Order: sequence, then C-alpha cells, then structure tokens
Amino acid sequence: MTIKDIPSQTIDRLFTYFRALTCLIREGTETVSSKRLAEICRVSAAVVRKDFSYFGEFGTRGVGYNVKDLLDNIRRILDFDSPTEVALVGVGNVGRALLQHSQFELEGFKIALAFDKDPRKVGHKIGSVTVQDTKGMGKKIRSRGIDLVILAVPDSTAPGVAKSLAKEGLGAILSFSPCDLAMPDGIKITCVDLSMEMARLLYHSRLQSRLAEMRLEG
Amino acid sequence: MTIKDIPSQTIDRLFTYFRALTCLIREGTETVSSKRLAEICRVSAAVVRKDFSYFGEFGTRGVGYNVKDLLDNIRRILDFDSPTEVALVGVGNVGRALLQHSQFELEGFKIALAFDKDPRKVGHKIGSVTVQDTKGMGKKIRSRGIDLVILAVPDSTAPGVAKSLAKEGLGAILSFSPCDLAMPDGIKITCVDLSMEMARLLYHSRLQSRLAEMRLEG
DNA sequence: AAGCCCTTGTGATCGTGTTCACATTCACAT
DNA sequence: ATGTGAATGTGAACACGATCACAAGGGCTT
Ligand SMILES: NC(=O)c1ccc[n+]([C@@H]2O[C@H](COP(=O)([O-])OP(=O)(O)OC[C@H]3O[C@@H](n4cnc5c(N)ncnc54)[C@H](O)[C@@H]3O)[C@@H](O)[C@H]2O)c1
Ligand SMILES: NC(=O)c1ccc[n+]([C@@H]2O[C@H](COP(=O)([O-])OP(=O)(O)OC[C@H]3O[C@@H](n4cnc5c(N)ncnc54)[C@H](O)[C@@H]3O)[C@@H](O)[C@H]2O)c1
Repeated sequence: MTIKDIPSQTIDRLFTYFRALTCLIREGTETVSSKRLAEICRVSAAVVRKDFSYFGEFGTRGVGYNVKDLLDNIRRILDFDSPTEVALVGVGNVGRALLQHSQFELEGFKIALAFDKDPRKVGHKIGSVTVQDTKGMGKKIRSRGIDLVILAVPDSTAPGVAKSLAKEGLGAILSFSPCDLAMPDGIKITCVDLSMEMARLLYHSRLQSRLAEMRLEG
Repeated sequence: MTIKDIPSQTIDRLFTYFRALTCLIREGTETVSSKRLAEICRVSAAVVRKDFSYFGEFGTRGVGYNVKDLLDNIRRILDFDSPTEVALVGVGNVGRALLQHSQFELEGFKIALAFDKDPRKVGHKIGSVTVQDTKGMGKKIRSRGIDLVILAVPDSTAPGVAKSLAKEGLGAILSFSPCDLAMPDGIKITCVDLSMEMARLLYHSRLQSRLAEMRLEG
C-alpha cells in the first residue's frame, strides 16, 4: 500500500473532513459517526469509512470517531505539522482584505511578506506586515523558505508575475486572477475564480429546481 | 440522450473550458485544437473531445474549434444567457473589495443589493450600490428575483444568516466563511475556503517535489 | 459475564467515466 | 480533381472509485 494506491479523490476529501472536524471541535462535539460526517461533507457514509481505512483504523465500532483524534490523524497524514509562512503579491482591494484577516494564523498560515509595485503602497504597515517593493521579491521569498505565494495583482499583470515566480523555483501560487492556467510544470497553481463559482452554483441550483418541478408534474 | 446520461464531471469541466475560452478570445486566438485546450485546462485531449461530443459536433476535422462559436455553444448549454443580479450580505473587508470589483459586470454578474447589520455602514454608497439595513432583507432579495447571495459576514454569524436565507427560498449561497456545509436540501452552498485551498496546494506541490526527488535518486 | 445494540472496517461487486485507437472528414496545395 | 496532412468524433475496452452488505468488534445494560 503506497501513496499511489490511494484514490486522489480520497486525498481531496481529507481536506474537507479536516475542515468539518475543526468546525465540530469549535461546537464542542467529541464524537462523530461516519454517517454524521458524511452528511456534513455531502458524501456517503461508506465513502467516509473507506477513505479512512486506507490509513488505519481510527474509529471505535459501535461508537464512531473521536473528533480530536481523527483530526490529529488527518493532520499527520496531510503533514499539517507546523504553521506555514506565505507571501502576498499585490496589496490592492483583495490583498488588503487578506492582510487584515487575522484568522489565517488560527488556521496555520501566516502572511509573512507583502509586495506591491506601487511606490505609494510600499512602506505602509497593514496588519502586522510592512509592504515592500517588488525589487528582489523572488529572492526574499525563497530565502525565507516560503513555498506559496498569494497573487492578488490585476488580471493583466498576473501571468507575468506568475511566470517570473515560477522561474525562481516557487512551489505554488494561489491566484485571484483567472487565466493563469497554462503554467510550466513544477509549479502548482490554483485560481480562485469567483465568477465561475457563481456560475456553477447557479447552474446546479437551477437544475435542482427544474428537476423538483418535473417530479411534481409527474 | 438526456441530461442524466451526461457525466457530471463533464458539466463541471464546461465551466473550465468556458473560462479558458474567454481568455483565448481576449488574446485574439480564433481557433483552438482539443490538444491545446486540454493543456490549458489540464485534462487529456480525448476528454475534451468526448465532453463536447455529448452536445453536438462543434469542431472542424483537421482544424479544431472556432473559439467564438464554441464559447457560444457552451454559453447556450450552460444557460448563461443574460446578466445575472446577485446580492451581497456583509460589507466588511471582503464585501467592500467585492463591491469595488467592477469586473464582475464584464463576466455577467452584477451586485445589485448590499446589506449590513452595522448602522455605521448603512447608507454608504460603495461602487454603484448603497448599503441597506438587513431588515426585510430576504423579501427585498426575492422580490428582485435574485437567486444567489454572496455571504461575507463573520464566521460566527454566517450559519444563522445562511439558514434564514434558506427559509426565504433562496437558491444558492456563495460563502466566504467555512463551516456552512450542513444546509437544508433545496439550497446550494459553496464555501470559498482559502485556507483549505492553500493547504491543498501545498500538499500537492510538496508531493510533486518528493516524487521528483525519488525519480532522481532512482 | 453474557447478550444486545450499534457502528466500524472491508472484500466483492457494480457502475461510471476515461482512455484508446482509428475511421471519418475537412482544408488546402498541387 | 485528387492527394495529403491534420484533427475531430466515437464505439469498445479498460480502470478506477463508489456502493453494497456483512462479519467483526467495542460498549453498555442487566
Ligand atoms: N476585488 C475583488 O473583489 C475581486 C474579486 C474577484 C477577483 N478579483 C481579482 O483579483 C485580482 C486583484 O484584484 P484587486 O481588486 O485587489 O485589484 P487592485 O487593482 O485593487 O490591486 C492590485 C494591486 O496590485 C499591485 N500591482 C500591480 N502590478 C503589480 C506587480 N507587477 N507586482 C506587484 N504588485 C502589483 C497594484 O499596485 C495594486 O495595489 C484581480 O485579478 C481581480 O480580477 C478581485
Ligand atoms: N478578510 C479576508 O481576507 C478573509 C479571508 C478568508 C475568509 N474570510 C472570511 O470572510 C468572512 C468575512 O470576512 P471579513 O474580513 O469581510 O469580515 P469583517 O468583519 O470585515 O466584515 C463582516 C461584516 O459583516 C457585517 N455583519 C455582521 N453580522 C451581520 C448580519 N447578521 N447581517 C449582515 N451583516 C452582518 C459586519 O457589520 C461587517 O461589516 C469571514 O467569515 C471571514 O472568515 C475573510
């Protein structure tokens, strides 16, 4: 049993379970059954049990899973050991909101560096971070051991910045601009594309209504 | 051939193709092959062709797909006919950024209503929208024919607001708070969970490095 | 300590979606 | 016209992941 034998969808779902379990902890829940966790994550109970079974036996038969233990196990599997530093590039509307979002630190992430090209923004301190000029940005990021950059620059400049970061050997980019899809191998990129999310949501919501109507009509 | 015979993953990918094609249009590209589109969207060329084949024959053999025509076809399939109005609840750091983001309108969405509980925010005009009090919020949203709400309130209040919107018969919520997962049937909810996205990205990026190393070592 | 209830863990089965491979068809050059 | 090269469209084969169904096992009650 190697990592390659585990369905990639199982790995993806671990992140969903992780999030759900942190919420359950906050609510004070101590034990959760595969059935309950499945409802929350919108999957089947069998999937939940099978997913965990790839990694060990984390539950107690007749009882369920201890929320805290399960969370620790997932944390170990996913290697969420220590707080992770990330860098932010682009301190505009989105970047500013992110810098003011103190909750990231509770979730194990810290924006340690922030960069902007605009001289009027350089030097300002937002949250606990001072905005720096983009000169030598790649070096500063890499020398601090940071693997992930949040990219919040205008659509038009995003591809250029992304490519230059890729050249510096960065591992991953979370971009708020769409269209940074085609990237060299070796760098992972995910785009937070709100318009597409809204479009998806609306499609599924409308489909659901249409199906419900059809069922009523016979 | 009904909608039920079409893989749901095919539908999901249509949104990705849609986004990629809008980018190609902006670049001035007129024709695209399944191979090229597949690279951009990170799927296989066969998948691209099969996906489209469920809906008709949109390409020209030996040439590829006309970008504009293909986009129109997807638009028709997904029912992206007319601009869609949405409402925003919570005008804090995130909400303010969204209201100032004029690009939504280019992508077919308009934030037509904005609500906040804080009296100091009510009455302020941000972008082209004036922030309203939350009293009678559900009615105002529904009577305008809006199906989708963007939820950008603090984590703690999000579940309550989401539930009350669900009661009003709203179709869909795009939430920036995690943990609104367990919702009554009939309402679709998607959470934009940046921490989880960062965690996913880092996991995959590190896995990739590890695999690359192993390949080097033999 | 015995029996009952409950939920896990898991091999076997099933279904769905992806890949394969090639016949088909179009554009264009000669 | 006819040949050539190129990319589509698609049935068949395949692989993967989900579901099923139940044996296994822990906890609680009496
Ligand atoms: N604002 C939103 O609500 C929203 C919503 C969805 C998507 N987006 C996307 O997110 C991205 C950022 O949006 P925004 O509203 O924050 O834009 P913005 O214009 O407010 O901010 C962009 C910032 O990037 C800086 N910048 C420009 N070029 C740079 C470079 N080469 N290096 C470093 N910094 C640079 C600018 O000085 C500016 O401060 C855009 O792609 C936008 O489409 C934004
Ligand atoms: N700021 C970020 O960068 C960021 C990043 C990731 C996730 N998030 C999440 O997004 C959500 C919003 O974050 P934020 O930074 O904008 O918060 P914020 O505190 O800046 O803004 C929240 C706004 O909601 C309003 N509000 C509170 N209760 C309300 C109610 N019942 N009805 C209507 N309005 C109400 C408040 O008055 C305030 O204006 C939070 O769940 C946060 O965790 C934010």
